[in-house]
Amino acid sequence: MGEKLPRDFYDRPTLEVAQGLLGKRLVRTFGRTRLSGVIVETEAYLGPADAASHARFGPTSRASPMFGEPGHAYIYFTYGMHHCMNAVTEGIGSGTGVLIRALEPSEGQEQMRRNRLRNRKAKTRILDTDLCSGPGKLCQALGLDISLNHADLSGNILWIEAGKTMPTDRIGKSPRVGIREGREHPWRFYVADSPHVSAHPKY
DNA sequence: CTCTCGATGCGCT
DNA sequence: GCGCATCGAGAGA
Repeated sequence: MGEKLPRDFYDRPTLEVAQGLLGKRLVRTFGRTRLSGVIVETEAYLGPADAASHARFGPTSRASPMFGEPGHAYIYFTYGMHHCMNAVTEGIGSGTGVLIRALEPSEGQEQMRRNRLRNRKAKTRILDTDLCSGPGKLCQALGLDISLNHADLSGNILWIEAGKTMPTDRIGKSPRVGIREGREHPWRFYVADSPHVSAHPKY
């Protein structure tokens, strides 16, 4: 297994971190087992000046983790039923972070399937490529919820391990998904040939 | 495959 | 009260 990424990794410009996280492994301890997957899709959120970011209103109670120390999780609840996870980047006060949008599952797939099936009507088997192919899906699969908001990514519950550095020519770029403002910025990054990225985008 | 739409809780101008 | 950094069901082609 790879080493946990050091805090220095996160304390860099957010667009670099967002691309640098592609190929790294997100790990969550779930009881005695590890649930993990390789990050294949991310989005950068660049702070108070970014009209699409939760940080646009400043350090409110919801967005405050992004204004804290880099290398922590910012996990929020949205649409009345979904969670999304970010890694906080840059220095204290920056308000920046990287949304983790999709994983290629690598450990604990059966537990992930059970976690995903909980709130699903049709209990048909979920394809490997659909297990973590979206920010809400991966949080459900890994059991990430508001109780892990602000978790230190150098702790023993949730972290990201070193892995590949994705070559630039395999990184696709597009506008971010599901936002109104800021669509002019190509701040979504994904592994171009991965079948595990989220379905939505037709960029 | 495509598109549309409902679910459902809450942060916030 | 509005609008979500979403998902999946259902309908149609």
